[in-house]
Amino acid sequence: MPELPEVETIRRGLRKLVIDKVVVKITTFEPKSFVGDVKKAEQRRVMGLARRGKALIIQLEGGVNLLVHLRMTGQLVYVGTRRWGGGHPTDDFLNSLPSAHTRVMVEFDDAGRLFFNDQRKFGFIKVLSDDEVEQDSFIKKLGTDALAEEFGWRDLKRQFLRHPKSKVKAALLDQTVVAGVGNIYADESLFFAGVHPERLVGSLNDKEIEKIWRGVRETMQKSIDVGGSSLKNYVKADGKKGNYLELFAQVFHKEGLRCPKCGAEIVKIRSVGRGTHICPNCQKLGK
DNA sequence: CTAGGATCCTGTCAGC
DNA sequence: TGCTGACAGGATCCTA
Repeated sequence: MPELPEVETIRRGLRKLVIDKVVVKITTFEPKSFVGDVKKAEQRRVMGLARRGKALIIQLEGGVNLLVHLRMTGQLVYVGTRRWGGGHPTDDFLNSLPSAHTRVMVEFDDAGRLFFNDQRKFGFIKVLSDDEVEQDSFIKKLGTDALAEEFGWRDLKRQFLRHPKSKVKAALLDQTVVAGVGNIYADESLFFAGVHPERLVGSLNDKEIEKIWRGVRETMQKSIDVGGSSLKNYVKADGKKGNYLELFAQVFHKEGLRCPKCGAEIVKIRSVGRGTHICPNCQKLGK
């Protein structure tokens, strides 16, 4: 689930809670979810929080990092003087922790605790030196960050040129093309641009590429502005469960509802092996 | 080199 | 109620 905006929301939220705190102990509940020696990270102060695409990097003193990837179902929940969480929205935002899904627990010197919960065990935390982060096979291959200042529509065009026979949705999901786009923002960006996800990249004109690029930027920024998928959006003021997609999504999980642009019915199709949401009137294949 | 499909794992939901 | 199969907001590995 968590894509760039969710990870960025976590980075901003967590920053206020753990910077300058010392990691005193790391407990792992699932070996698959933690790579490296916990002792390398213990007794080190948190210096900063960075992000590369969908990866979060907790920077510790002495050039040591905790590289966190939430993949499909990962979430981070901080429990201390206050409670805060972000990532895949589940009741573990609210439950007593550790829970059955807690894979790693990080304890700080002020008694705050950070829980990495992950139902499907696809996510992980790795202890890496600064050099090792740069050499990491995933990090090394990442394209320009979708939110980076220097990422312009011509950069997207240049990357697209490498994949002329790909479907445009597949190209957007490719982290080496642009870092941070997942299934939600791919669908939202293509709806924004009025481009069908199965159009071949080579068939797109400059105007369409520019609109897709704008769609990526605007939908992600809007999601960050409203706080993405976080504990704050999980429970509404009246105590009922909230759905953060309501806050910015136009088509994602909106099948059966009306297209906000033309009023046609939004449909869900299967494309590139993923559930894909389009307005069949605004996004035509033959166009 | 690229493109497409299977795969890791568990929880949930629709349909019978 | 209980079972079964499909599928899930990601990335990698394998094949062609």
